[in-house]
Amino acid sequence: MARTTTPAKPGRPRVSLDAEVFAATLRTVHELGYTHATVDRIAAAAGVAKTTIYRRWPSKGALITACLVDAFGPLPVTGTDRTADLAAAIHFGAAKIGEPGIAAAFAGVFTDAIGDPALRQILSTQLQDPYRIVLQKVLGESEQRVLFFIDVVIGTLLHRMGMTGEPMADADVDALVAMIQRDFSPEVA
Amino acid sequence: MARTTTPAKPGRPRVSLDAEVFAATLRTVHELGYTHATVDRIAAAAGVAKTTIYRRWPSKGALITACLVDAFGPLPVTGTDRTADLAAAIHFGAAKIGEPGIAAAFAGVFTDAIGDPALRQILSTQLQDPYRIVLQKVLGESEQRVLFFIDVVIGTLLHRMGMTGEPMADADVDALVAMIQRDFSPEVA
DNA sequence: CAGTATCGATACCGAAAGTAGCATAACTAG
DNA sequence: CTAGTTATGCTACTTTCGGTATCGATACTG
Repeated sequence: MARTTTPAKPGRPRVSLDAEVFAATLRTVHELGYTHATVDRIAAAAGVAKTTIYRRWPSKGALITACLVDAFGPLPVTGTDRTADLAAAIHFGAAKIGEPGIAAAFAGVFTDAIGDPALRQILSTQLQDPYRIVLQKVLGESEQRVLFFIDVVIGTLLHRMGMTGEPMADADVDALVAMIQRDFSPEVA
Repeated sequence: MARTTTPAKPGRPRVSLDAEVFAATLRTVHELGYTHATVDRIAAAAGVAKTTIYRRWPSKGALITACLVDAFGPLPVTGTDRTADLAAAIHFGAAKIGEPGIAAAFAGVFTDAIGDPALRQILSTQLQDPYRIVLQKVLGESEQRVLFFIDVVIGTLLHRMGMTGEPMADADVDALVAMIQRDFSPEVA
């Protein structure tokens, strides 16, 4: 009965350090970029030992991915208004990618994933799939169509961030919403 | 008169190694990914010394960018048929990003650029600007609008490649073309 | 108190970006 | 043919970073 709350295992308990470590990760990546945000620096910023980081996450890429999953959080959709949910999902993505460190972390783990199938698997299942599933349900679209939607929204926002170093301006986000609204509306023909 | 062909300077001439080095770069990046494609390996694959690489390009990122500029080449547009040119530009991007090594190289230099303003400058001016200028002329659109177009096309294609490790399927490229054709057509209202 | 598992700290390994130095090859000018 | 100049190949080196091993200290259970 109490199994879920108190397994009562021996040894020193492993307290949650996710909040400190994730905050330190985003702060460090934001200041130094993905390449120069070393695990040493992240650990120091979080006030923990580097070895503690590696006891909890198997690699730098896995740490960053977990950090992204935590930072994005649940999609704010209602399920009642398809048009509003479509816009909400895009604005949600734009806001998150505009937060300090998120885009740099995303692009970095992305690059590592191209040469590392295991990391790509983590990225795809842990970060993309939850949103894909929710969006398929809320938008009533096929898996292929939702994956296309995610490619367009996230890809566009990341490309802008990478090329300019700044988040996409509101006017362009609105243009993105308008374009996708047209494309994902039921055909009138 | 002959200044352009024969400056007749003393010393050992610097023959062009671009072809060999660029080919070796794409081959190596394709096989090992951006991170594991070391300059040592690229130099070995090209049959030159690593120091020769660094005498011609200031950093790994600059080498990759130059390689991308060379690989993409000129945009195949006619300037006479706006709709056809729009589709041609997208298919051109999709084909290039699908070529072995291109996507990995692109994503890698992208990541480095986020934490390196100098590299971002190189990427923006040497790779993006030429296409932006041609597209502004051919499509008759504003700079802002063309930059948005590039963000959507390249961002979408790169995101798909990064998430799946495979180029975007033709059906999805066609969907991308259709969506953008609608968005960039003159309003009927 | 005994047993167990975590933490911090230090040291360490291997790989990779980038640099320095030098002998040598290739070319020009006399 | 010789002297001067520049590029190349090669080796060695420095620095940085991802990741691992080890060990004493700490925090919990029974």
